[in-house]
Amino acid sequence: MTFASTLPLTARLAHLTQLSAEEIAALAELQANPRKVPRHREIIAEGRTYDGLLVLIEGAAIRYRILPDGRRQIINIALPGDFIGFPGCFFEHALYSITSVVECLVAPVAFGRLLGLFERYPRLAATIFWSFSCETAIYAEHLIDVGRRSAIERIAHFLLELLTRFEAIGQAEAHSYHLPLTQELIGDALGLSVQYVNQTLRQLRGENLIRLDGPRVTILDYDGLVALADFQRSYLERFRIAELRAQNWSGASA
Amino acid sequence: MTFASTLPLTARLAHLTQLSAEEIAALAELQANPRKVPRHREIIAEGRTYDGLLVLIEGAAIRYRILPDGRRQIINIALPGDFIGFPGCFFEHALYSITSVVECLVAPVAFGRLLGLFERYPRLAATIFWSFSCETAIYAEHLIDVGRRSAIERIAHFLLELLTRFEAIGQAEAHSYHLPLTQELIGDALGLSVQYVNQTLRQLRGENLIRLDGPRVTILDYDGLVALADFQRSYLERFRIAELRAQNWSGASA
DNA sequence: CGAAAGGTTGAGTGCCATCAACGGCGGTGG
DNA sequence: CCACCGCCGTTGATGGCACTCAACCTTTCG
Repeated sequence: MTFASTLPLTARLAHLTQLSAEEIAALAELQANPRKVPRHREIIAEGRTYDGLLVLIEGAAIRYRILPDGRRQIINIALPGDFIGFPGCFFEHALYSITSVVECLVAPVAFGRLLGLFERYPRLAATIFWSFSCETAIYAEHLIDVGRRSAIERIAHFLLELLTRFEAIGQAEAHSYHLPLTQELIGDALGLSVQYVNQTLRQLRGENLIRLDGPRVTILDYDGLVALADFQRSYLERFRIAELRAQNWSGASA
Repeated sequence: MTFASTLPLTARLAHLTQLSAEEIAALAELQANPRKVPRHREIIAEGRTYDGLLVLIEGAAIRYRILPDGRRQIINIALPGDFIGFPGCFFEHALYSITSVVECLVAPVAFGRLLGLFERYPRLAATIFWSFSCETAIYAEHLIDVGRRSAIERIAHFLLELLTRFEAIGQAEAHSYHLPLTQELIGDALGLSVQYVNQTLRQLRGENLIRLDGPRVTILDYDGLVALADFQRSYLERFRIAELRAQNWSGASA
């Protein structure tokens, strides 16, 4: 299939800490049996019993909830290298749906195999644990977006978050990346209407902060956007700290 | 100190699954050395290295972020029986503050002891794992609140969530509980202004859905409030499912 | 070639924030 | 013991940010 080193999960974890060749191979083997999911398809079928989770290898997926009157809130957006279905994978069927936004490649990972991996490679376990911590920070920022930021701040922050996440998996170049989301999806993620998303994107474009070429987003004025959004670069700084602590954690667990 | 059976963490986990006397004792011993925290005090001091987390035994605490211009968003509210500082306890110092709302009782738990507990009582590990899953659902609902619900729906949902959480630790009677939050805190949690929180609470009162006697909240029309807020009772239904699965999970990890 | 999906634009409106007060109450120090 | 003060709740007037409604255009795809 794909080469071990280009797997997004591997790239993301390698961002957190140095990985040995053996660990990289183990991660690749974990994702050895991917399957395709067409776009706009429920990835986690409801009612099924879940004996594991999924790793998203290619594409994008959303977890969301639709209210009785049709309003939709997107809880989070899964990008390549993200786990899908953790930690609420057991009983969320009825509550939240997980759907592919575009055609996806996903690899099922049984709990048993994951735990086996953790036993053999405790440092990997620690690193994955930290990657969940980073994800929690993304949730928190998302909440601040929707709760206390204006529309333009929200969108600015959102675009910067995506840039950072694409950088972490090596899918961004020069402050530019391919955005797999429609404006309607952006609106449903940020609690805004489609029309206002459009107007606000135009405003960001008009102030020469960003450029949009179809689905391609380019951050023209990174510092300006960071200031506007009050964006904390610590997404990245965190990575360094994680590296320092990795041995402590695995030491404690041994 | 307090009796093992009245510890809120124990009560909450006992809600999830049947606990043996031995497990209850182990949980009590884990929280054996609590310390007091005065109100309005940072619970997790910044810059310290974190070798563990805390269990909140009494009181209430908030995790929040203040934006440069003073706007505040509360990320979550910790009630008795909740863990504080998970999972982002390592590097969040600069980003989010955790502060006591009232005088609190907290018990520090070193990672080493926690992992030791998990080794001896794998069923406890599974249960605590599930309790984190429930917490994730609370975050998701919180996001839906601020993203897509109107002010009155938000507050209705918020009051129902708190009722459910207080019930889970045995600190609610007959749809009534002691709310340790000011209206300003409610506003900062839900992304609303103090004045509008006040007005909306008045509206809920006017429609005979709730009653407020000082800090005491009473849900007068539970079904009406549930319908208004589109509240999913599955917070509780989840607990049952968790029970069914507990043995599978611990089986897989053994 | 028609239809559906996505993007764009403008007019009107309403929810909720902001500004500005006032009242009650507990604490606290003179 | 009382006056003062700060915290919290309450209430009303005004205004703006973002939603709703209603189009139209472009591109894609069957």
